[in-house]
Amino acid sequence: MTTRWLTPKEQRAWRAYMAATHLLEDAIDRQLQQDAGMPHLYYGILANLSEAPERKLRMTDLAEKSKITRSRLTYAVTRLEKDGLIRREDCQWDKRSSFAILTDEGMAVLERTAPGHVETVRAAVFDHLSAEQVEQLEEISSVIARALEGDESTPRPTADELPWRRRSSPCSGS
Amino acid sequence: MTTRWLTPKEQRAWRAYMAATHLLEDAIDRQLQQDAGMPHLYYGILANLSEAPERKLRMTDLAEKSKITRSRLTYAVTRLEKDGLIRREDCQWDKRSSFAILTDEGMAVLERTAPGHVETVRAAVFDHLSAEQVEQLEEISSVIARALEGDESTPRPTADELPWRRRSSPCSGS
DNA sequence: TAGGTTTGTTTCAAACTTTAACCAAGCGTC
DNA sequence: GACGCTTGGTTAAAGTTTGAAACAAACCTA
Repeated sequence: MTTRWLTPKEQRAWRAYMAATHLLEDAIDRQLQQDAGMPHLYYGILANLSEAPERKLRMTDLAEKSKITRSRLTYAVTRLEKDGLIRREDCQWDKRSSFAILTDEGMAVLERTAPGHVETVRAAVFDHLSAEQVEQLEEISSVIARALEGDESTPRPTADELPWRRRSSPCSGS
Repeated sequence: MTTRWLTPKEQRAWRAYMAATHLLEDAIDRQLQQDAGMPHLYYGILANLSEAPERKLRMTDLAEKSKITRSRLTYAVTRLEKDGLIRREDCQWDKRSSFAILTDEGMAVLERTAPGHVETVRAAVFDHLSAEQVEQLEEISSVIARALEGDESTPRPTADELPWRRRSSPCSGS
C-alpha cells in the first residue's frame, strides 16, 4: 500500500502540536525544578500518591498510574526516598509487592508547590482557551489516548506493561 | 492572591492531554527505535536537516529548529555522525561555526523510515479526528505555543536559547 | 507437591539529558 | 591593538531513562 502522507492541514496541526507539547513540557519542568527541585514526572508521582487511599500504592499500580515503566519508577522512588518525600513498605499479603507511601514531608512539599504548578499550567494553557476549546482539547486528547491504549499493533516493552491491563491490587486499600 | 485552581472540566482536559501526549511520545519513540534505530528526537534532527538548503545547517540553527539545547545537539550529532547519517563541516566565513550535513545514507534512512513514521502518527492521531478536530487541534496548539514562546516570565536556560531570538545565520545557504 | 509459568520488583549497563563550565573566534571600544 | 563582552560550539560530571536480564514469591496443574 502506498503511504498515506499527511495533508497540509494535518501537517500544520502536527507541527503545532509537537511544538506546543515540547515547549509546554519544558516550561513545566523548568518551573518545577526551580520551585520543587524535581522534574514534572517526579511531581506527578507524588501527586498520584497523594490521591491514593492512605497515600499508598503498590509500585506496579503507581507505575501504571504514572504511565511509566516499573524500572523508571524504581529509580525515581529511590531518589524521592532519599529526599524523604516517599518511603517504602513491604506488602504483608503478597511478599513480592512493595508499597510506596507519601510521607508527611512529601505531602508538605506537594501542598507548598501545587499553587505555583497550577499557575504555570494556567498561564500556559487555560488562560488562553475558550470553554469550547477546553472541551475540544479533552475530546481530542481522549480519542488519541484511547487509540493508543487499546492498540497492540505497536509492540510494547512487555505484556504486563499494557495500560488496559486493569487489575485491582491484591492488597491495596486500607 | 489565592490560587486559581483548575475547574473539574479543566482538570479532565489536562489529565487527558497529559495522558495522550505521554502515550503518543512513547509510541512514536518505540516505533522509530524499532524501525530506524533512533529516538524521535534524533529522527526530527535528520528531518530538519533534510528540509534545509543543501541539507546543511549550522549547529545553532539546527538546535533552534529542533528546539533543543546546543549541548544536547552536540551529543546527538556525534552519535549520528558515528552512524554515518550526518557529517560535520567547518564554516569558512565564521571559524567558530560548524555545519551539520545530512549524508546520502542519512537521507536514505529517512526515506526508508518516513512511511512507517507517518503511518504511526496517522494511526494514533489523524485517523481518529474529524476535519474540524484537526483544525481545533492546530488552533489550540498554536495558542499554547505562542503563549510559551512569547513568555519570558519562566526563566530559560540561557538567553540565546530563546525561540524568539530570530537571527539569520551569517553563513548559511549555498 | 514437584515442575513450569506468571507476577512484582529490582539490578545493571548502555544510552541519553542536563548543568555548568570551558575555549576559541568575532565584535566593539577606548 | 588590548580590553572586555558576546557568540558558537564542545566538554565533563552528575543525573535520568531505557531495555534486558535477574530474582524471588505466588500461582498453576498434572
